[in-house]
Parts: sequence; structure tokens; C-alpha cells
Amino acid sequence: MTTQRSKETITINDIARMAGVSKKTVSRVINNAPSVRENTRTQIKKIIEETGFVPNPQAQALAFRRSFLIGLVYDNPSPQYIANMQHGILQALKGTRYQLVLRPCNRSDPDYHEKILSFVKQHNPFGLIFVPSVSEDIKLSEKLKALNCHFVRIASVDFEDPDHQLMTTDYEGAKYAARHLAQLGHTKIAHIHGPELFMSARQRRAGFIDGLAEFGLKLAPKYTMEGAYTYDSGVKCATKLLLMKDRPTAIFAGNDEMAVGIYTAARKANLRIPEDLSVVGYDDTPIVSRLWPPMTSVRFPIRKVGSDIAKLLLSSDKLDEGNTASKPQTIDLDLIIRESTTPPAS
Amino acid sequence: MTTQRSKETITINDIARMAGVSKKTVSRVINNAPSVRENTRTQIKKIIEETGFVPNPQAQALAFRRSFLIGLVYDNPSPQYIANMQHGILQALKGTRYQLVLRPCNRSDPDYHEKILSFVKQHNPFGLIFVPSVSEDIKLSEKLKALNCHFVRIASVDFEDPDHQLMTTDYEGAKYAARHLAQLGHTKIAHIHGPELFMSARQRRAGFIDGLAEFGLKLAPKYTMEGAYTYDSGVKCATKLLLMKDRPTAIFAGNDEMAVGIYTAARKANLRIPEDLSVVGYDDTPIVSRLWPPMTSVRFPIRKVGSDIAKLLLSSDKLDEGNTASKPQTIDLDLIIRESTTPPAS
DNA sequence: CCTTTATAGGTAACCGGTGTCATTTAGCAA
DNA sequence: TTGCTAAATGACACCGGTTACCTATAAAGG
Repeated sequence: MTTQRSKETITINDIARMAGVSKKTVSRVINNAPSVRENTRTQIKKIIEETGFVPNPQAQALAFRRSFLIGLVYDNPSPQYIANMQHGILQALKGTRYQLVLRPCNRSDPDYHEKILSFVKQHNPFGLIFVPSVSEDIKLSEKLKALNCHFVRIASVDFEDPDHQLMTTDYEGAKYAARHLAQLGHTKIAHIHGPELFMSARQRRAGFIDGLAEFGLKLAPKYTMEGAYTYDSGVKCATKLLLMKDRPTAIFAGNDEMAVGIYTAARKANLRIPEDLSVVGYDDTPIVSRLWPPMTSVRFPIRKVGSDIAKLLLSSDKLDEGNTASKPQTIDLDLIIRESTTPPAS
Repeated sequence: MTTQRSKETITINDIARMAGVSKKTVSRVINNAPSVRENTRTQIKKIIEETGFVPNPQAQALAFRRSFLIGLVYDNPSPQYIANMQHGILQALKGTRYQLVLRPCNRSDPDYHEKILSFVKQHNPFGLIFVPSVSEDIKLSEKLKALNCHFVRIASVDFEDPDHQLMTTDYEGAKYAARHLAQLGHTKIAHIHGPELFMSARQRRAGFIDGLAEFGLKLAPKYTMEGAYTYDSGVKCATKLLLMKDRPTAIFAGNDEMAVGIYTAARKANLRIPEDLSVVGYDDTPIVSRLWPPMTSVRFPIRKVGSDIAKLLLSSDKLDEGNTASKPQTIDLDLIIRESTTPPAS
């Protein structure tokens, strides 16, 4: 580590000198603290404005015992999901002084709690954003609360947590898928859901079941399979389903990755989509519209969710004055109907 | 910003007291500085080890005028690419104290240099990693050099920069694609390349042309089109090509995104892949093996490259003793042959 | 044996901000 | 005008490390 004095950085002392006040007063202005005459405040603000002064983040971090880092914690293997999420978050962070740092983790690592906690202890991030499935780990958040570190998460409903730390979705989306297939006239309907461990998977399944129920249909156990939210598992489960004597005429997958797997399985089984088999995915990632035929999928607006969740986190920043961020609470879903669904052959 | 004293963090003073030395000596040990008796050094190291002490990054950053952040600068719109790159970089950063922060940028924003520079000035990152196409902006790197900030980049050959700031690829990869198609017997071969602005696009085209030349073939201007490295542009260009009276029997796309577009265009034109049209992509992103038929593509090992480039950056860290990172210089490419290529129908 | 010269290690100031608390100033009633 | 209280402001230590420089001890040279 070589050190080198950069000559041009302007400090709080410079501002203080220019304004003819102590640096403490400048600090007060910076932090929107009370006890500064309106007159003085305006004057100092003006100087700050003119000089383009920005307080040194490291120094503030040291003094505040809190840095300007925001950690994105994920264990989600889907690049599409993560990339879009990042995009949304960065959108919301633009213009702020916060930086997004990546904290991938592995829930099957017995030390993964420790690793996240030690990141927090060492780097004192402003906050953390959790996305599924880590977001569903309640024990982790308990530990986090003890650490004076803000956090928010995207999760499938129903944490006891106050609105400041939560968002919901999933159940409704799956209902849309169910209704669509039922309305098309399908009765032999299958569902490949995600890992039982994922609340999103449980919620989607529940929503799907309830959606079918509205039409007096029910999801047969033999038509219900557990995948891993991966392409390969999608291929595998779908293959089993399609080899059944009494094969389903429609399959709803818990996410797009697996739904793409269904396409592959159908091809191998020599079945046409949608004529022989209707397919519905979940998430509406870009890939689904590039397949042939383009896939019907439940649109989960990942970017918007990312941006919303980041705003939610930022709203715990007392310092930020223009902070009217009306804490968003729920996610709007849509069923995007393309060409992978059609009524069953007579 | 609320402050709250956390009682349990152990500081350099604690270590000093335990070892019965001044904190300066402990600092020397931490930084592998000379002038510490071997005896003392071992003793202190032991205490550090036992207590699990880690120096506070913010404090070090303040004193060093250099933080432990590494900025990933990109303007690449492909989520697959970015996600994989991140994965590779994070892999290399694992176990170090460095954090990866995301710095998307927009080259068409006239202020984008300023924005990156001000990030550097404010946050004093340890270094930056540039990926195409920002990596090809020489002016930017000139400015950066003045700022005492390490940086490395992934780019298509031929910067005047020393090995510490460069890596190459592309030309060779495209050659593989050319040879493959030529060997299959194709003669009416088209190429959809990326934006002229991207050196990668120019290199790939050059390699492709030279590869064909080895077989006495040449790339006809009418069979050469410029896409935007996006799916949509792939569809558009391919559609034009396929509507030609004397349409090509094989198309090489500058990246997978566009290659997927070719699939769509082929379907719309009612052509079968590979019987009527052979397709080769570039990058070998996961999507290509999930299409039907699975696509032949030049494998660009993005993750490995990410990991390598990060190691290269880390190797400028004098402090890191176990730093034998043998600066990797080039990228190994492969042509992954799947089912989208076959000899032309007589 | 005494001086010279490394070398181990310590002291104090500093990096650029913030917290605490004492001090000054302003506003208003007496 | 004086007295009193609340608001405005400053002094100084501190956050947790580091650099610059100085001292003490030990080894080397004459």
C-alpha cells in the first residue's frame, strides 16, 4: 500500500475557513443538524455548493461507525434474476452516496451466518438487502438486529416483521397462472414447484392450488413434482410427467428456468407446444420470449422490485432530507400470455 | 445517522496492550513492515490470530487514503455476461478483504468520465476493473493514471499498456468459428457482427475473415451486417439475410444474444436449423444449450476471465504476501460444437 | 574501551470527519 | 438597562488506524 498525498481534495476545514466558522458548524450543516442560524446555514450551503465539496466517506464511516455500503445478499443461482435485481437497486441508488456491494452466500455452508455477520461487523454497511431464498432465513435476521445494521428483504409474505423490513408476492401470481389454464379448459394440469425450502415455492404452489380450486379443479399429487428451480431439474421432472400414460396437457413451472426445461423435455418426447402441451412459467425473464414458441409467464417485475426495496432501505436514512419515499408495500404482477398456451386438444 | 457504540470490537490498542508493545509495533506487524524482531513479530501474530483481530477497514482507508473497494465498471447490457463476470471476480476476491462494488456506466452520457473519476476521488477504491466496451476507452484510462488508482481491463488486444493492465482475446475465437463452417463445406457464409464501436466486434470480424481466408473463402460484403449485440438486432439482421434470393447457408453471430435472434428469424422464415441454416454464436452463455437445437458457440470462459483479471488487479497489492499470482495473460477459447451446424444441403 | 551505525521500538501528530460539553450570543421579560 | 434562558457556536477529544520522526539498545569498527 503506497501512500500519496493528493493535493486537490478539499476538506471540511477548508469550508470552515472560507465561511469563517468552526468545522463543527460545517459538520452540522452537512448533517442537517439543528442549532445553526438559518443565515449561517445558507451561507455555508452556498460555499459547499460552489466548491463542490463532498465529505470524505471513509472519515464519516469511521466517525459514524457506519459506512455507505449496501450489501446485496443472495444465494440465487439465476443470473437473470440477480442481474435485473442489481439493475433496479442501482437505479434507486443513483445520485446517492451509497455503493452497492455484492455478498453472494451459500445457505448450505454451515458458516454462512458467520460470514455475513463478520462482513457486517467489519465493514459496518449502512444496510443489507436480502433476496430469496436467503431472505427467508429468519434466524439470520434475528442475529442481524443485534448489530445495528438496517436490512430489508424481498420475501413471500408473512414475516412478523414490521413494514420496514418486508415485501410480498407469489401467491397471487400463481393464481393467475391457474386461472388462465383452467379457463382454457385444461383439466389434467401439472405443477413443477421449486424446493420446499423456498417460501416462494410453497406460496406459488398454494396460489396455484387455490386458483384451480376456483374452477372446481384440483392439483393431483401425481401431477405435482418438486424441482430445484434449475433448468436440469425442469427437464427431469417434465420428462417424468410426459412419460406418464395419462400425461398432463398443461404444466405450470415454479420459475422460468424450469419451464425452459419443460420445452426441452417436450421436444425429446416429441410433443408439440402448445398443441400437445401448454406451458406456463414464472418470472418472465427475457429468455422466455426468445424461445419458440414464446412462453406464457407470470411477470414478476424484478427491476422495479429492486428499485423499490432499495428505496425502502434508504428510507431508514434519517439524514436524507428529500426522503419522501412512500414505502412501497406490494408488487404488481401480470400474466403475460404468449404462444405456449392453448386449449387442450379436444 | 444514529451512532451506537458497539462494545465488542477489538482494536489495535487491545492487541498492543496484550503484547506489551506500542500500537505502532502492532501496525508494523500487520503491514509486514521491517524493524520488528522476529520474536516479537511471531508473538504479536499469535495474539492476532487468537483474538481474530482484523484491522478496521474504514480507519485503514482513511489513513492509507485508499479503501478496500474494487469497482467493476461496465456498460455491457448483457445480463449473462455481467453476472458471470461478477461470479468470477468474486471467486478471486473470496478470502481477501476487498469488496466488489458495481459501477455501471453509459458511454453515451457526455459526463460519464466525470462520474467515474468522481467515484474514484471520493471513494479511493483500491482499483477498477473494466470490461468491454468501456475497457476500450483509452482516454478514460489516461485520466485514471493521474489518480493513483490501479486498474485492469479486459479488452481485445493491442493497447500500448504494459502487461499489468491488459488481456486479450476474440480474434482467435472467431477464427475457430470460420474454420468450422468452412470445414463443413459452407461457402455462402454470413456474419452479423457487433457495433463498430466495440473493438471486440472488429476483432471477431477480422478473425472470422482471416479464418475463412485459410480455406480460400471470403466474406461477401452483402453477407456482412452490423448488429447491436442485442437479440432484437439479431432478429432484424438475420431476417434480411434470410430473405435474400441467394441466402446464406450459415451465419456466424458476434455474440449469443444475436445468434438467438437468428433462431427466431429462421423460424419466421420457415427455415430449419441446422438443415437449412447453420448457426454459430459467440460466448457460449447458458442459454445456447437450452435452445432447440442446442447451438454451436465459441466458448469464452467469462468466469475464469473474471477471476483472472481480479487476480491481476490484486497482484498490485504489495501488502499481500502470498501473492504469487502469476499474472495470466491470455484467454483460452474453445469452439463448442452442438447441433446447430451441419454441412449445407448439397 | 569508546564511537559509529543499524535496528527495534516508541511518541506524537495526522487522516477527515463527529460527539460532548463548555462558552458565547441572542431574545425577551422584568 | 439588567437578568435569565435558550439557541448558536466552538474547543477538544475521539473514531482506529498510519506516517514521520525520535530514542534506546545492540552490534560493529577503530
